[in-house]
Amino acid sequence: MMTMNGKQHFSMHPVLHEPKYSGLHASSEGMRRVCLPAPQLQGNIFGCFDESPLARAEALAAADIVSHGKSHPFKPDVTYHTMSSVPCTSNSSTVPITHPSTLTSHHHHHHHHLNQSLEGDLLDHISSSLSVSGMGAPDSSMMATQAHQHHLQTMGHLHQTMAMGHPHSLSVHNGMSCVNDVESDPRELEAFAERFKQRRIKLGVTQADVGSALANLKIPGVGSLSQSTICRFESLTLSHNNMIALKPVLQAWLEEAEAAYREKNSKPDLFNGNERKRKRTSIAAPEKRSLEAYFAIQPRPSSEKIAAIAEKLELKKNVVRVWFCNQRQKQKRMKYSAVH
DNA sequence: ATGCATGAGGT
DNA sequence: CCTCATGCATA
Repeated sequence: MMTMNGKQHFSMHPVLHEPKYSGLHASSEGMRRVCLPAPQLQGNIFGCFDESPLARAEALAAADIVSHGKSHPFKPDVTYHTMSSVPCTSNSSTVPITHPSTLTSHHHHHHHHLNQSLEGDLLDHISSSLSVSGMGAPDSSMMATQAHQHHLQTMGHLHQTMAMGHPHSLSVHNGMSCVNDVESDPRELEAFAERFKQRRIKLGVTQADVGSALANLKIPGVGSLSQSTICRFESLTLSHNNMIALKPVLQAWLEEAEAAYREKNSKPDLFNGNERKRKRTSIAAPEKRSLEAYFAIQPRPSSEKIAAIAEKLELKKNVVRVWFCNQRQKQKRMKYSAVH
């Protein structure tokens, strides 16, 4: 029996892929479910009298970085930062992105945040080259390879051209017959989210309601969304791209809702039999602190390290891997990190 | 409101 | 294996 039970909503990825789900994709995941029935002791990896796990990790880390004197491993934020390029002179032929695949050229955020050389493992002992930038010049470019994400697979239509500080500028709009929405700078986005929430409440609609109601809008490629997503939108805890992609949709809903106003949607619940419940793993505080400490040092541990960390913390490797993924994602999410 | 998870699409 | 968008289960 398939391990995945949840009926995947009826897709709604506004994407370019049609709903061609065969019904099941062999997800050989298999392992997930609970764990740690009783997180009590178990050998301290370091066998010492307890030191806070955080301290342990730091100690380990320290062992590796001391030589650089670089300093504190804590710097958990990589401000997202949109825009930065694009000199005021908005040139005409911009906005070429017509297809969903290659846009998002705004990822120029330079994160000069630190030495990745100190990655020296806390578990093995690889030689960490110390190429540190010495003083801390905030702009020693370094390698920073792989920092190119581009694509936004799922949301096709969200060109986001930063509108800089003022909306009054430019708007040259050279002959593009296409409609290019997007004039959302973090500022306006924030405002919209706020307004949205208030008006939603005024309408007496819950986040979950909004989510399912979206499907009724019949906007091509847009299906329902969960309460979680609506919540995250309102609290700006989504990625910038995601926020921009969702804004038009939610805005459309809001307008409809206020116009039609008192309309009970018609699908409180879907038809579904009974399916297994997914169990959420819960990582205990001590372990979580350790993970955070590791993360501060090396946000992208190799598979081997993940395995080692997992073993030490007595967690499943996959749990640890996912934890890191989620951590990275959080780091990038919008919220007041970008420039305003 | 959030933590952990899944899956599609890319490398 | 990663990133991203999302969601179920929970605190």
